[in-house]
Amino acid sequence: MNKLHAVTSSPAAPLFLDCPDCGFMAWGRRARLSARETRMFDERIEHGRLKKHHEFLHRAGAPLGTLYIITSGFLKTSISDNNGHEQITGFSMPGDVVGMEAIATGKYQCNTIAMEDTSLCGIAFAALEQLNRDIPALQQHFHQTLGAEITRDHDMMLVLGAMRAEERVAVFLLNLSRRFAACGHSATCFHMPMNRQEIGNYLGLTLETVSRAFSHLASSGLIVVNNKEVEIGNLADLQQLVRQSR
Amino acid sequence: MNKLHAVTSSPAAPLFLDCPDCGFMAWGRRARLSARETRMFDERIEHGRLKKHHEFLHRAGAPLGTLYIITSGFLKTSISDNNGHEQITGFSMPGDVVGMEAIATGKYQCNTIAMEDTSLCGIAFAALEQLNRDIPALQQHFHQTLGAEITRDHDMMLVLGAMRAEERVAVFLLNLSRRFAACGHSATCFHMPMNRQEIGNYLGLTLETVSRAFSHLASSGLIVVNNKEVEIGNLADLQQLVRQSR
DNA sequence: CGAACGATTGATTTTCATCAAGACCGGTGG
DNA sequence: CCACCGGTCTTGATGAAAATCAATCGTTCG
Repeated sequence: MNKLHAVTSSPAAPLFLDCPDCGFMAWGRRARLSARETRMFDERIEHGRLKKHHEFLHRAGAPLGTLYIITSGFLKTSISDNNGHEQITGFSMPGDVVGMEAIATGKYQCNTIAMEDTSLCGIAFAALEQLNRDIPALQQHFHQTLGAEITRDHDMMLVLGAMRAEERVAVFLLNLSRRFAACGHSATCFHMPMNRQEIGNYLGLTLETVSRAFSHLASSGLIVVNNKEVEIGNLADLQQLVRQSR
Repeated sequence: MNKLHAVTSSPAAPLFLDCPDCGFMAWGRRARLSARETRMFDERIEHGRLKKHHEFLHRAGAPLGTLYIITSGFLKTSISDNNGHEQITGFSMPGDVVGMEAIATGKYQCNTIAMEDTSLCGIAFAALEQLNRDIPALQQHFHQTLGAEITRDHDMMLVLGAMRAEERVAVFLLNLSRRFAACGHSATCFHMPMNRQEIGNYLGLTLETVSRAFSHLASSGLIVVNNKEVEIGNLADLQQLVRQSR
């Protein structure tokens, strides 16, 4: 781990800590395990996987071996239909678990690519299943994580099925904002690692429409945009825009 | 169970069988459990829940108690945004497990309503979690079922984000076709329990656009439609239409 | 039968995609 | 240093797809 992390780690270091900001350790913490269970879980974590910008974490069709959680960096995940059209199904950022869609068949359905240099921690899926059997609290937490993915996808169906362009972009920004805040960054001022093309693909829009939506939100005074840097003037106003439109 | 089932049940009746077409028993079969495990699982199934047309199976916000599987009938599941707009996230038919999106928070995120008289079997989620710990094969099967839901939602994101109206309707028909076939009905000739409004809502279209898409597919000779009755002339042709358009 | 609802079809408007041109930005090399 | 180049972003003009508005036709059900 020769990478500087923006988030500072606790000075009281737990056992087995060779990864100062380990995402899976933090994930395990949230499961409220006992000290012994925590040790069992932490022992199985593989730390320090690194993916450089543009590298694949996995490709569709590859067998599921390890679930990953992001420590730092950004990933995009996409599926492709039979003729090669790609649809981005999600962007992943620090704290997100990656690869759950492979559980159904044991093979990844998606391509997952690093959008910048990204560090990850992993846990073998078979080991996690074993731990889930031995540690009910972990099992529940894992089910919650799976369920959260389903909830997120349903929310996205609402965005794609019922919202117009500007609302979609607003929801996208609010979503990024919430997640940046959750991992210790500013909720109102951040850097988007994806380009307009990728945002448009994700939201079911063209890149031009995304650009226009940004411009219009900016001219309405709701945001300030400069390429990939965004500042949200007022979160409530942006939420209001999504709300009132229907 | 005072309802006639279209699917005929096996004459060799297993133990505990007070539900001739029990969906959960069939689901458990697919997990390839031992005889003893099968018994443990089947014992926990609650048979014979009935919901009449238009009745709620559950509402958003209610606590998750029981996961259900459909024996006969049809359900629709929808979420609503903060101003009351409803988005249908799925239609459920015999063999489908219902309620998985509640696992994340312990509360249902969705409203689920019977689209016709529907019979279900249930299993308490807490009991299923316990069984998953004791029976690895069941745990795997459950994870697969959860993962399949995620895969399905991602596929739907591709439909909503990248396809035009007629393609969406074609995908919808092909999807119904496959699932009807999977539960023993005709793949090419079936009754759709949902109306145009509901199809449109699900596909991110207006009811008029759905109606026009049906009419156009019919005039192209690909299908025959009469209200809710559909006949697909040739599955491959319909698939071709989806494929070539991009 | 008539009212109510769903489906279809047509006319018009809106939204977004497409096509096209120019601006901006960072990097490279003369 | 500055000109040039490739890529991304923005902005404008135009066209296509779907939404909206509206009328009609069938069915079903009191």
